Amino acid sequence: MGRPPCCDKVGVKKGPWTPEEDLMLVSYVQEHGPGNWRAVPTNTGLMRCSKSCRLRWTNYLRPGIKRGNFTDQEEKLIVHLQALLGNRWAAIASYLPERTDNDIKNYWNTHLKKKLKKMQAGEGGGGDDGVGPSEGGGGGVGEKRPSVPKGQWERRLQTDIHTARQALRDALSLEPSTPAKAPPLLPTPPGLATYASSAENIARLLEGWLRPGGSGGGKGPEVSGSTSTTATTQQRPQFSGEGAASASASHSGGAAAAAAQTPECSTETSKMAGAVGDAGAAPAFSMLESWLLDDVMGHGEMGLMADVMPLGDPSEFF
DNA sequence: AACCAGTCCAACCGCTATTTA
DNA sequence: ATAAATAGCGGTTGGACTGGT
Repeated sequence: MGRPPCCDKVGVKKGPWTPEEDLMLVSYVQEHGPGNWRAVPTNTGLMRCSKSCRLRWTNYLRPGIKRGNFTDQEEKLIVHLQALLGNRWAAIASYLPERTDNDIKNYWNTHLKKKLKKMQAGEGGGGDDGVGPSEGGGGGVGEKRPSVPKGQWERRLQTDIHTARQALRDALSLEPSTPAKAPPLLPTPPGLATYASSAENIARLLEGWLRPGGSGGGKGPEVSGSTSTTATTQQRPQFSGEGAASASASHSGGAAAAAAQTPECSTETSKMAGAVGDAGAAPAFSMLESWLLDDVMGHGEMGLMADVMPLGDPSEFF
């Protein structure tokens, strides 16, 4: 019955990761791809539980993560998506492939919440700090819906897609008052994103991995035999720019995770994920742009994510 | 220069959904 | 069909860092 235990809790190390540990983890992932986290501690000798390894990888070591300095675009996008989705950080993160849900969550809690609170106070409106729906029970599209089982909200999102689209359009159009100053949608060169680790050796290691055809590169997709969901959601294989058109490639867990929850949209989302992984982190914004542009151009009837990211051929987008 | 308060972020905790034997 | 384990998510916390006094 069941599976073998993941990790016995005795002797499990906690607290900050050391560069050596990072290196071990990165080496392992480089060789085996992300996924099958259960095997990581045993295979690497890390005294960490699998969960901790997974977290460390997804939030910190995974290539393509951009850290710090949220752009105005990102900020606005987060605000709108938060209003739309509530505190579904993973889902929000799926629109910002370079950011982790943890990062976004932190940023929201430390910056945006206050910022919006201030703004609302300034407007004299409000009362409820109700930036986000989940903030104070304020109404709104993204209201926290305790009664809605996980997985259904995506469907709701689909039905509300026009609202979403409007919100995103607003988010992206708020900016350009100063085109000269306005940051590019994604200033960071794809595939060359800042690696999270401070340890140079890890960065070097990753470089090797990122290089197309680099040793161990492209291992990602085959990741162990572990479950489809996990395997695919966690991988970000071959994500260097010119990389590889791995259809199974995916970006951060968020979108794919969401996709996994709703079979009917999973294909589309994973397609999108594939496209994203395909060209590095940058494309997400491009796709959003395309999406919005598309709407403007009069294809506004496409309601669902399928239409949002019709990625039969990702190259169409870039 | 030393202390204090505030801020930020990495990591942990607890829960739920999903998967597997 | 069921129980147990894993993966993933969101909330929270603790320690490091920074700025002000």
